[in-house]
Amino acid sequence: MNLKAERGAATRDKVLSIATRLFADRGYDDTSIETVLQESGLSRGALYHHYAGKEALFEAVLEATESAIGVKIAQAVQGITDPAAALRAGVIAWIRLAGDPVIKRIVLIDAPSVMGWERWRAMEERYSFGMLKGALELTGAVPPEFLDLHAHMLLAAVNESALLVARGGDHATAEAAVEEFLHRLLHP
Amino acid sequence: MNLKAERGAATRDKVLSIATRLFADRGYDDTSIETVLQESGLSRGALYHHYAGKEALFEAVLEATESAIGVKIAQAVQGITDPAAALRAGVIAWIRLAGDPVIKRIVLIDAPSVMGWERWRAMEERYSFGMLKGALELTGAVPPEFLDLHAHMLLAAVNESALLVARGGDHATAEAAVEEFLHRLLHP
DNA sequence: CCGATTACAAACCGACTGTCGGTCTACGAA
DNA sequence: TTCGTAGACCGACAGTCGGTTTGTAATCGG
Repeated sequence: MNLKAERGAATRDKVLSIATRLFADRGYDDTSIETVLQESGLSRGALYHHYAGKEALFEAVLEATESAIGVKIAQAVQGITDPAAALRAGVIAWIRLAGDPVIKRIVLIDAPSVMGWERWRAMEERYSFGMLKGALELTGAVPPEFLDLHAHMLLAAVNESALLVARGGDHATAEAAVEEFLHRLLHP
Repeated sequence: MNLKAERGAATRDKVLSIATRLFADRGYDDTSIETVLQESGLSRGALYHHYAGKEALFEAVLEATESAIGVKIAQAVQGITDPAAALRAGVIAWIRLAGDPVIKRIVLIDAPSVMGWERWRAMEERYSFGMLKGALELTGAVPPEFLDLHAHMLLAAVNESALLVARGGDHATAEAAVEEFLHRLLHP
């Protein structure tokens, strides 16, 4: 089990990167499997052998994207010991990442409606949300009974400002606004 | 021009209410025009005479829903003179409304991906977001340069907690968490 | 060396969206 | 009253898309 497995993995990677680009450019609905087939030179049978369907393909794309995001944010907070500072650094890093159209369209706009909100949330829990909640807990600024909810609300707020920046808003102002927002939440 | 216009308006209303139910129950993707046709007893030609297509139909449903929300929130804050209290009342009212599956699915989950985030935002501006921003401004608690961004972030945060409640979270805890969140933002 | 498994191919199916020519009827002007 | 027009509505049809099924060649494990 080597040559075959490698070939399969290579095919999956290829399809994944093409699908990522298409989903980001046109959105889920306006991306047809047909187009993925044409651009990859693959046959229907091959694609459906590797991915159960269009939704499964999207989910794989999302998973890969979220994973990449997690790595980059971990890098951004690496070495910062003060919890509040780490939280701030992570949030700013996330905003900058979310400026990427790929992340904007796939993770923030299409994912909830394609995967269903429940499953999207479950995935977020394993990535950005999980990190943010942990960081927020370390600051000790939020009462335990509100930790989960406030973490959700904070992430949603940060995501929103990331979307605004991606839409063409001013980077610097947005980051200042987010820092102010965060400061108010942490220092009541 | 009376009988004809009335008949047309009645047909549009009928289609609209059926489409609203279907979109809320199954989501945009899994709702077929065919089903709307069957349930309304209308022909394809008739439907496409009134609505340019599936997206246009969804947009009409969304517009009607947002409008209804606006009315209810206005009722909830009616008579409250203190800006901070009015803001709090409006936010709590919105959370309770968003518990409605129709609003949850159509307004919060499907709308951004179906209409595109830009056009969805433009519509929100005319309804819930516009109201919240106005209320937030009246409190005077937010620096003018951050008003727009903080209003967005706050709305996103509130929407998120509404979604959590709709998913089955605890109503009372969520509302308490939101009040605490709001309090921290307004009293730095 | 051989059966089993895997990667891939291609024809095909059912469902769906949107179009198009046409019918009917209310309406207003001649 | 008559008649042309415009709006409401109809239904067949084309094109596309997601997914299935059947078939083939190559590789793997024993």
